Amino acid sequence: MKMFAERGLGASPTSAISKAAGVAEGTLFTYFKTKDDLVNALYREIKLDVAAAIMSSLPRTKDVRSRLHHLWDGYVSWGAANPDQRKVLAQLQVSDTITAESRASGYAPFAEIEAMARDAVAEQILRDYPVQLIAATLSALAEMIMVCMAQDPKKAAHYRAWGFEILWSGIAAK
Amino acid sequence: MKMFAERGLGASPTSAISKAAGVAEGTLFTYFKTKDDLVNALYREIKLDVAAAIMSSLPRTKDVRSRLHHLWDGYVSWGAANPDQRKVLAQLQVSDTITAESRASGYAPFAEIEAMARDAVAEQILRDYPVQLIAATLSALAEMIMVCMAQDPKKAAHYRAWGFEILWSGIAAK
DNA sequence: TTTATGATTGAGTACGCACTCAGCAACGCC
DNA sequence: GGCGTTGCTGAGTGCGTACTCAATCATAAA
Repeated sequence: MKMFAERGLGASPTSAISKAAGVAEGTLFTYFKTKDDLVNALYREIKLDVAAAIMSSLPRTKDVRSRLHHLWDGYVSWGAANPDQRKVLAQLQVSDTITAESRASGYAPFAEIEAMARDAVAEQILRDYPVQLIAATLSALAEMIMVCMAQDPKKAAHYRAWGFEILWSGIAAK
Repeated sequence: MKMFAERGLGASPTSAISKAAGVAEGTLFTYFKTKDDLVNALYREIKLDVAAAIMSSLPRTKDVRSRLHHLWDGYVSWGAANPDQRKVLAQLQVSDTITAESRASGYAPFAEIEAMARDAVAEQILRDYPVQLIAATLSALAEMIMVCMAQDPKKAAHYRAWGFEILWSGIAAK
């Protein structure tokens, strides 16, 4: 992960990865059949990490705004606290080495969010948009804010708050 | 560009590019010193194309919302009309083969937007956020909407309108 | 027609990569 | 101490890549 974060996915040969991991190149291939396999495993692990950071302490009984705020802060703070993982995840999201299965299994822990959004739309708390649009807005804005925070860490807390304002006023009803 | 759009940047050897272009591989290297050089040239060309599509007919005398709406529609419609260029641009934005100079020169035509945003903030038409945040919100939402449109072309017009609603209510003052 | 100039060609070259596999070390069991 | 099992090793292999360059061709001036 460190390798991918600082040198990029395409510029990380297996020789460098194994050296950084302190094992021989062959060892790497006893645990992962191919390099793509390793990349997919890393993707799933990071996704699970995000899910754990966000979904575990979700205040399921509070109102929509509070829950969304919790999601937002959880996700964005995770990104600020784990810059390497964030960078790598951003690369992997757009990479075509990630299989459809990996994407599906990486998405699974977040299905609950979609259900939440559906309910909120039905209750006219969120605007009547397709839930995918709402979800996509959330993640697009979150990723944007995370790079802002990484570029100017002093204002990190401001960016986090501003980002949520933009999100909420962008998708809340009325 | 077609090559990069359909096979990806990393999976497009110069042999395939030159063949698709109908010239010998050597010819390619008489016009571009390296492959990176070609990629950077393509990046600048696409950026200029976007700028031409958006900035040329900007209604500079109308109010902020109208101008922003024009920018939004111009950018997003360009993406829908030029899916290959859009895909390639999305890849190049995150690629590390693009030099700092290329990025700077690609950004130049859009400097006017930043000035517009600054004025609008001063007039309290847009919220008091850093202009970079406003600009980043615009492009993050636009790119998000463009992939929505590409996935479900029938609803393209809806997505374009929804996207602007989200943007405007997200950054407009009050 | 001859000749000079410059563009085009594509087989060739050097290199970096993912992946392999014959050997080696460590460990427990008799 | 012998012996089987298991995990680790890293030089080696084959392939795909970016890039080169001597030869060829197209054009137009003399």
